[in-house]
Amino acid sequence: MKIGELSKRTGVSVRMLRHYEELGLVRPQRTAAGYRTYGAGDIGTIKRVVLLNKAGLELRRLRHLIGCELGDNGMRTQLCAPLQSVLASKHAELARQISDLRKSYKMLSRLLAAQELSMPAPDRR
Amino acid sequence: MKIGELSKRTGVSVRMLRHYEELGLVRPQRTAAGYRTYGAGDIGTIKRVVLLNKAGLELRRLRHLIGCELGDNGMRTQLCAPLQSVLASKHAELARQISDLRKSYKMLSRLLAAQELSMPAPDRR
DNA sequence: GTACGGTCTGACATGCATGTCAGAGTCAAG
DNA sequence: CTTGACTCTGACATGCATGTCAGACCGTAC
Repeated sequence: MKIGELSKRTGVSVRMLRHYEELGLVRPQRTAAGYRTYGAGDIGTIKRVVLLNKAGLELRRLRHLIGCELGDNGMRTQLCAPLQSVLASKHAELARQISDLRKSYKMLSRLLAAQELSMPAPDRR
Repeated sequence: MKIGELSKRTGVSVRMLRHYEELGLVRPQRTAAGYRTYGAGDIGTIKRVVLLNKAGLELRRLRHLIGCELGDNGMRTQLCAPLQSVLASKHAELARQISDLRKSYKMLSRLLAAQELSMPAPDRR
């Protein structure tokens, strides 16, 4: 598929898909005319990239995980040692992050609940 | 307390504490000489700011929540309507975000577990 | 008073993810 | 052919959180 379609299917902008390639996160083939051609597997790759990126892993770092090292099956093994430690600390950080987000979530929940209570009237048609 | 101390107590850089003030998130008093003077309550305020910011709320937006509107007790009520809707959508987004992070967390867990298995030997002194 | 550490303001700089625009080529449908 | 939608590259721009540096002041300890 071409880049536009992949963009629609993944929800990632064309701009970013090109950027991902620039960073080595995907390796689309090229048509004679130079158009990028993606395989079905790339959809999954892109989604993993987005997920891990949201988790706070910089795109640059993902390069060593996704694409070459992470196979289509999901994950291949053997990462270099420094990367492993980065991952390990990220993993720990993630746990903290999740608990932080939970706190924020609760804070917002309380705040919003308070709003409802103190609303003059729902007034929503 | 002065800014340096608050920085140590909250883990937020002096630079950022000043920035927070710039954005109206804290209102330290000033000594005759112009030094910022923070109260004990500001520690909590700063921590809430950090938490909500980590949750993806921009500092600018927090201005309407923290400081004036969020009392020392944790939260005061009555936010303006547009802000409420921002918050509500952020709240929903947060739920999604948390579940995403869980996925990432699991992905990393699996990856790291695989590493251990395929390690030549722990070799850790 | 001298010095040293903390502070002040203001500006410049950086990293990262993203958007947008321009100029040129591609391609399928009519 | 011609047109319109899509793509390509490359550059410029933005938003946000942050860092760093300079030049000047404040204050306490000696």
